[in-house]
Amino acid sequence: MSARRAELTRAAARLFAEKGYHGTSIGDLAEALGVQKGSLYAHIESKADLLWEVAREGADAFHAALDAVPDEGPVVERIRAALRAHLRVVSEQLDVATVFVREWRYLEGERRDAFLAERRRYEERFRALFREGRELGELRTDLDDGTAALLALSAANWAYTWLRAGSGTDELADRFTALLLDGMRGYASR
Amino acid sequence: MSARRAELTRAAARLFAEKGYHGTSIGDLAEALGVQKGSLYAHIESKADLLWEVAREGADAFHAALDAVPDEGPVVERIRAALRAHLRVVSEQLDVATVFVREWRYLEGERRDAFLAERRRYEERFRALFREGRELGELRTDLDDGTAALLALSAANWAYTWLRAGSGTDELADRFTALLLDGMRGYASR
DNA sequence: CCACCTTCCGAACGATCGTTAGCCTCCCGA
DNA sequence: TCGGGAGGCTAACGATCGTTCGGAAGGTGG
Repeated sequence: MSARRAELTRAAARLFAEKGYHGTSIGDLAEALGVQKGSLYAHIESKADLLWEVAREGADAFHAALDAVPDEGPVVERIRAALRAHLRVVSEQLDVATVFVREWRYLEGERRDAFLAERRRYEERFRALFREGRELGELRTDLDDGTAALLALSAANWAYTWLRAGSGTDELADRFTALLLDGMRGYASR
Repeated sequence: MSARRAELTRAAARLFAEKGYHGTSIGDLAEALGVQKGSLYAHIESKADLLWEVAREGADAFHAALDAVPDEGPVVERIRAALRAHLRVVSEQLDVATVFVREWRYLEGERRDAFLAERRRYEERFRALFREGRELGELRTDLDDGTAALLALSAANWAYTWLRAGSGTDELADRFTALLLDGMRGYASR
C-alpha cells in the first residue's frame, strides 16, 4: 500500500471518528489530503472501502493487544493486562478505536458479517478470562462470569468517549481492575 | 402536540437509533408514516428539530428516572436504585436512549451546548452518589469515587448496545450493583 | 529515450438530499 | 352554515452526494 493510500486511511479514521461515517463526505476526505475529490478514486474503489479498512485495522489492533496477554499465570494479573491492553489501544489509536466501537455498524453485506464475527471473538476472549478465573477459584466461585465480563467490557468499550492520550492509561486500567476485583464497599459495612 | 406529530417523533427515534441520524433521510421518515416527504413539513421546520426533540426526550426520561431515587437512606441502596432506574429507561425506551447516548452529537449550535450541559448534569448526579458514599463511610474511605462512578456510568451508557426489553432488567442492575460493591475476587485469595 | 505507472485535475454524471410552494380536502367550532 | 386550521398531495428547487471519465504531469525502470 502506497504512502498516499495510508494517508487517506488515516484521514478517513480521523474524520469518521469526528463526524461519523455518513457525516463525512468524499469531498471532506479530499480536502483533508489537499486534493480534488475525484482524485481519491486513484486509491479506492468506494467510500465503503475506507470504512472497511479502518474497521479491520481496529479489529487487528485490539486482537494484537490481547495476543500480548499471557495465557498462563494468575488470572487476576491477566485481567489487569487485558484491560491495560485494551485501554492502550484506545488511547494510542483513538480514531481507529472509535470506528471499531461505533462506526462499524455502517458496514454492509458480508463485510458487516465478517466484522461482527471478529468483534464477537474479541469479546469471547475477554469473557474466557473471567470464566477461567471462576473455574480455577481465583475469582469467587459463585461469580456470574457473564455479568462480570459484561461490566469489564462495558468500561472498555465506553472508554473511547472519555479516554485521551497521555494521561496514565495503565494506571487507570489498574484502578478499574482493582475496583472490579475488590469492589467499593466500606470495610466497616462488609 | 398533535397525535400525528408524536407519531413522527417516535418514528424518528426508531430510525435514528437504527440507521443513525445522517443515515436516515426525510424520505425514510415519510415512508414510515405512509406519507410524502414534503408533508412532514406540516409538523416540523427541519430534520434537526426531530433530533433535538428525541434527544431532549431522552434527557428528560433519564433525569426523571433519577428523580425517583430517594436522596436519603443507605447510599448502597440508592446506587442500586439509580442503576435500576437507568437500565429501566434503556430497556423501556431503547430508541430514545440510543439517541441520548449515541446520536446527540449531531446536534449543532446552542442545542448541542444545552444538551451537553444536561448530560453532564446527569453524570454529576450519578457521581455524587459515590462521593457521598465515600464521605459517609458506607463505601471504602480510600475509594477513588471518580473512577468508581466512571465504571458504573460506563456500564450504564454501554447498555443500549445489548440490553433488550423484558429480560429481568432490575435483576441485571442488581447483579451489576453487587459486583461493583463486593468485587469478583475469590474469598480464598482475599 | 521511451513506455509505463502513479497521481491528480477538471468537468460532468445521475441520484438523492432537505426544503419550499401552491393547491386540495376534510373536520370542527363558532 | 361557513371559516379556518390541520394534514396531505404533487412538483419542483438548488445543493450536495458518490462516482466516472479523459487527459496530463511527473517520476521510474528498461
